[in-house]
Amino acid sequence: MPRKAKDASATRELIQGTALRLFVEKGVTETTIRDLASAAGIAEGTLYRHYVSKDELVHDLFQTNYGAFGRKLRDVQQAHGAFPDKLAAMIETICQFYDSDPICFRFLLLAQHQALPRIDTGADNPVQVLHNVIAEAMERGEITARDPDLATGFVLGLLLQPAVLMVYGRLTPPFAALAPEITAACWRVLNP
Amino acid sequence: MPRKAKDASATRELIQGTALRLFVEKGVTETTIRDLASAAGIAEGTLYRHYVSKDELVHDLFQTNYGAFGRKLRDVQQAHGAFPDKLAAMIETICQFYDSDPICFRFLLLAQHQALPRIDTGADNPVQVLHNVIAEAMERGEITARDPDLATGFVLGLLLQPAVLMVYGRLTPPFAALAPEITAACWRVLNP
DNA sequence: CTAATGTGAGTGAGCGTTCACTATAAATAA
DNA sequence: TTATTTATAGTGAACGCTCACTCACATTAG
Repeated sequence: MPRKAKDASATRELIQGTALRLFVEKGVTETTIRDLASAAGIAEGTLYRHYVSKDELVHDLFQTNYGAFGRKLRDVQQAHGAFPDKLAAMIETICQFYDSDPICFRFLLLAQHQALPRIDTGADNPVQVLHNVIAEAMERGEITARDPDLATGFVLGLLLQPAVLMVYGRLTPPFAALAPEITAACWRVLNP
Repeated sequence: MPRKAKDASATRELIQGTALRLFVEKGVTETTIRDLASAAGIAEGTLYRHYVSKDELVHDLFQTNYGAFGRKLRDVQQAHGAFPDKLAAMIETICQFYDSDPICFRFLLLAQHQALPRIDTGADNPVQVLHNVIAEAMERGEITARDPDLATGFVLGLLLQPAVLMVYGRLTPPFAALAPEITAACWRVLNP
């Protein structure tokens, strides 16, 4: 069984990193295979040794990173017992994710709309994780009972809209500096 | 001065309505001129009697509706004195806009990201109107003083994220039914 | 008649993708 | 060790197709 020649996984990572950057900079549709290949310093055909199509590249990039983030969020949530701790830890994690890898964060933010129909709504979906934590807290009476979807929307909005403002330079990094204020805002909204 | 032959303005409105619908259904880039012409029941060339390019059509559609909505929001805001009244009226207006013309609302929601670099940041920008009202309320001491951009982000998130959930069918229309709850949430976040 | 409006086959640029070929490194043979 | 085979990875010109856009002509209103 032969192993590998000319480090294929390194090339794959190069493609992934370059694609993520260009997709965020110019948009997915607006980024051509030629753009991508020349920015990565590879031939167009090389890309097709690693992905069957541009579509598959986009989908893989989304699925992989969205899933990994969802799993991280699930772990963080499970490491805490009471809802206020869960919420604070999740918000902290999300803010730190933005700071540590803003390109990946922005890609997930913009790709979720076009990719949403193809997303499996499994347990690795970050939005689902947040939804479950909120719904559970309602059942326990830790927060005001209301439509869990609306409550999730509130928390999501309180988090994502400031993130968008940060992307457009209206707020100054690091995003984690806002975590306490965002957490406080969520807490006020969720309680009577 | 000749007036018009074969009602040009009617054709223009037909193009605008059809474009708005298709852009929301399939996305701007994914909607071709052929799609648009055939859906509107006109020839491709006809479109170019009214718009110099697809890009100009998109930009005109955005600018016109974004500006009109901004002006409406400004008027609503000016019709009230105290901040709580202004806020409630603006939220009510936004929710009713969604209910009365969801396609237009959704177009502005999705087009704002790709169109943002070209938007003039004048007084007709709805986000700017909201920002000004919040900043003014802070100066008057009607709400907690903090970064006005962050506060605007909070209110925007509390409004827009539920709108997105409604688009994806996670919340049930009418959106205006949620206005009181959204207003209450904003009020909790903005106050100490 | 004249000018505005509508038409749709035609155009060329640019797109994602392919494929015959080369380059490299591991596996095997000598 | 050295030579040979084999499989994987990389290449870029070429391909078929779709796109936004054009233009010579037809239709209609004033």
